Amino acid sequence: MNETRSRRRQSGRPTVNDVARLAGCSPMTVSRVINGGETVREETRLAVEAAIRQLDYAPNRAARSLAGAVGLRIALLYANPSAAYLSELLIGCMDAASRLDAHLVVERCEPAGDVAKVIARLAASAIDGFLLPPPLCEDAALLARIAEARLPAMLIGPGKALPGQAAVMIDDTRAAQDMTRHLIALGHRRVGFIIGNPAQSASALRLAGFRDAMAQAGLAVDEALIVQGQFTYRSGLDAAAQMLALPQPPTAIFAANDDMAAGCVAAAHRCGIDVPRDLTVCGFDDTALASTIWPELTTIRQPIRQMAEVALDQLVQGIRNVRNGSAPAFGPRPAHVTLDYTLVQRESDAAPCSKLR
Amino acid sequence: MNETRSRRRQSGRPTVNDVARLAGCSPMTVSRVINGGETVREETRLAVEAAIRQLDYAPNRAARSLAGAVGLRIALLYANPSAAYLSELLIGCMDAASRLDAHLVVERCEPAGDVAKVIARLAASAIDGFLLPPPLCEDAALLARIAEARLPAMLIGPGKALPGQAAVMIDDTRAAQDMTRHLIALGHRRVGFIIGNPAQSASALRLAGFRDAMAQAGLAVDEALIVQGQFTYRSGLDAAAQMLALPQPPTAIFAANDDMAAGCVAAAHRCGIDVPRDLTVCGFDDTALASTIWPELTTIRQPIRQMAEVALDQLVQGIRNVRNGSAPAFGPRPAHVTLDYTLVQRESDAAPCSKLR
DNA sequence: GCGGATCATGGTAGCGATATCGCGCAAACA
DNA sequence: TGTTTGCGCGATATCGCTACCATGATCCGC
Repeated sequence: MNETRSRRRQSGRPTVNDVARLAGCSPMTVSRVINGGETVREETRLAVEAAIRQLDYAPNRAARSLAGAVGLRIALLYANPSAAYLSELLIGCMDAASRLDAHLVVERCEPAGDVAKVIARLAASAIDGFLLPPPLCEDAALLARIAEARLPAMLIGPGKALPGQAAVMIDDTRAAQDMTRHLIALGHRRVGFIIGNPAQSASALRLAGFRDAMAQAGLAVDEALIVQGQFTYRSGLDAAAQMLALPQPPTAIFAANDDMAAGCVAAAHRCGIDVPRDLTVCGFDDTALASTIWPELTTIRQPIRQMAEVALDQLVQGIRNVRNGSAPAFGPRPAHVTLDYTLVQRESDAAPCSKLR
Repeated sequence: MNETRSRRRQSGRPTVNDVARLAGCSPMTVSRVINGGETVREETRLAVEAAIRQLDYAPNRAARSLAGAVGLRIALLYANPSAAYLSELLIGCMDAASRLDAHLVVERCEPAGDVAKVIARLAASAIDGFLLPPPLCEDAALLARIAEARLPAMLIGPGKALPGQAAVMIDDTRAAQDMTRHLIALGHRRVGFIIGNPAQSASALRLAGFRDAMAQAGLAVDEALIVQGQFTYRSGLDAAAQMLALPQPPTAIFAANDDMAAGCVAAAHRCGIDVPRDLTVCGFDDTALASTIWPELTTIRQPIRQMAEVALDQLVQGIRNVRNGSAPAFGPRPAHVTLDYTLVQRESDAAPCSKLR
C-alpha cells in the first residue's frame, strides 16, 4: 500500500523524502542542508547535495511556508506614476518575487500625503521590507519613518548613493557624459542643456556629466545654454523657447529627461525649426513618451526591469540572512549595485545643419 | 495539552477549525462554503459566512495550495506596450491575483511573432487561462490558438463583444457620444474627428458614437473633417494638419485616442494656433501622455485597473467552476461585463473662439 | 413501502516541509 | 572513571487546508 502512491500527489516532483532516501539520511537532514544548515557533517552535506542535483529537486514553496517559514512580504511603494517606469518596475519585481517566493504588496504613496501613516500601517501588516523607486528613494522623511520602524529598504535608482542605504542604480554622470560625447561626435559644438528638478539628485549628476564631457572635449559651455527645468514637459518647452530665442541658438539640446525633451521638440516646431535637421534633441530615461512622439527621441535607457530584480534579490537575501542569524542586521552589504545603461539612438539627432552652425 | 496551543502557530489568525467551531459545523463544510460549495444548505452557508466575517477569517494560501488545490496559473499577454495602460493593468491584476490566490505570468507577445509557439509553450507550462488586453484581444489568430489549446481566455477592453468570448469592456460608443456632446455643449459646431486604427474595432465604435451625437444635435458632419488615423502620434499630427489647412477649419477636434490628440496639439502649435483658445482638442483613453503634455488633454478615462480585476475574477471563478464540476466548460456566463468610464476635463477644451467661428 | 439515487455533512488522511525534542557518541571536564 | 558538554542526526508532531470516502437523511419510482 505504500507503493501505491497517493493520487493526490500533485506532480511527479521529488520531495525531501526522495532526496533523503537517495542520500541515505533523514528528511530532516535534507532540510538542514537546504537551509544553510550548520550542524551537518561535510560528508553528509555532499551526499545530500548530490542527491538534490541528481533528482533535480526543488523545495515546495507552499509546504515550506506552511511549515513555519513565515512568508516574506515586500512593499513596493511608488509615487510619481511615470507609467512607463512603473510598468517595467512591476514586471521586474513580479518576476523576482515569484522566483524568490516573496509576496509583493504594491502601494501608492504620495510624499505630500501622510507618509508616517502609510508606513505605520504597512509595518503593522507584517511587511518585512521596502522597495523604493524614485522619487521616493530620495524622500528623507519617508526614509526616516522606515528606519524608525526598523525595517530594511532597498533604493532603486537614487541619483546619489546614500551612505547606509542599500541601492541599485545606474551611473547617471557617466550616462550623461556618453550622451554628450555622442552629440559632440555628431559635430555639435553649441550644445544646450536643460537641468532636471533640483530636488532630485540625479539632476545634478546629469548636469555634471554634461559639463565633464564638454570640458574633456575642450568645448566651452555657454552658461546661457544651461537652463533650469523641472522634469516636466512644460518646463522643457519654456527652456527650449528661451534658448532658441537667443541670438546664437544651440544646434543641439540635451534635456535631462524625456518629458523635457518632448517639450523641446514642441518648442522647436513652434518656431518652425525642424528636428533633427535644424536642431538635435535628446532625452534621458527612455520612457514611453520617447518613442511615442515624432520624431522619436534619442535617449538613455535604464535597465529598469533588471534593476527591480536585483533590488528585490538583495532585499530578500538580506532579510533571510537576518532571520536565520547569519547576519546581525540588515545592512547594505554589497552596498550599492550599479548596472549598465544603453544609449538608444532614434530619430531626433543628426549632424548640425550648416546654415545654423 | 490541547489548550497549550503549539507555539508554532504562525500568527493569531483564525483557521478553518475556528470558523467551523463558531459556525457549529466541520472544517470540511467551511472549506466547501469557501470554494463555491455546491452541496451546502443555505442555512449552513449563512452560518459559516457569518462566522467568517466575525472572525475576519482568510484562508491560508500555503496550506491551500499544499493540500492539493492545484495552483491557478493565469497568463497576462501584452503586446502594445502603451506603458500607462500596462502598468494600470498590472496593478489591477496583481491585486486580484493575490486576492484570488492565482499565479500571474506576464508575458510579452507580439502579434507579428510566432503566436502559435508562445501559446503552445504557455499551454505546456500548465497555464490555466489567458487575460488579453488590447490589441491582443482582437487578434483572431491568437484567439484561435487559444481555443485550439482548449484554454479559457478573458478579453479586456475589446471594441466589440465577440460572441462566445468572455470580456470586460466599456461602452466606447456611448463614451464617444458623451465627449461629442460635451464639445457641442461648449458651443462647437464644426467638429473634426480622427479615426483610430481600422484594425481595432473600438475605432469604428468611437466614430459611430461621434456621428450619433452630432446627428442627435442636428449638426451636419462635414466629411472633410473626418480623417483616418492610426492611433499614432504621427497620424494625429498629419490628420490635424490636413484639417487645419482647410478653408474652413474645425473649431474642435476629437481624436480617437490620446496619442493622436497630442499630435493634433503639435500640429496646431506649428500653425501658430493656440490650444484651447483657437482650437479645442480632446482625446480618448487618458494615458500618461494626456497629462504629460501641455496643455493637458481633456479625455475619456477607462477604469483599467478595475477592468483588470473584474477580468481576473471572472476568469478564475470560471476555471474553478469547471474544475469542481459545477460548470461543464468555461463559458462566458456573465458573458460581457461593461464598466463605467469618466470624462476627464483638463485644459485642452474651451468654447470656440469667435474669430474662427 | 422498499431498494437505490441524491444530498448535506463529517471523519480521516495526507500535501511537503520544518520545529522541537531527544538520542547516541565523542571530546572535555572534574 | 564518571559526568558534562556539544555535535550530528533522526523521530515525531504539526502547519492549515482539501481530497476522498463514509455516513445518515431525504427523496424518488415502481
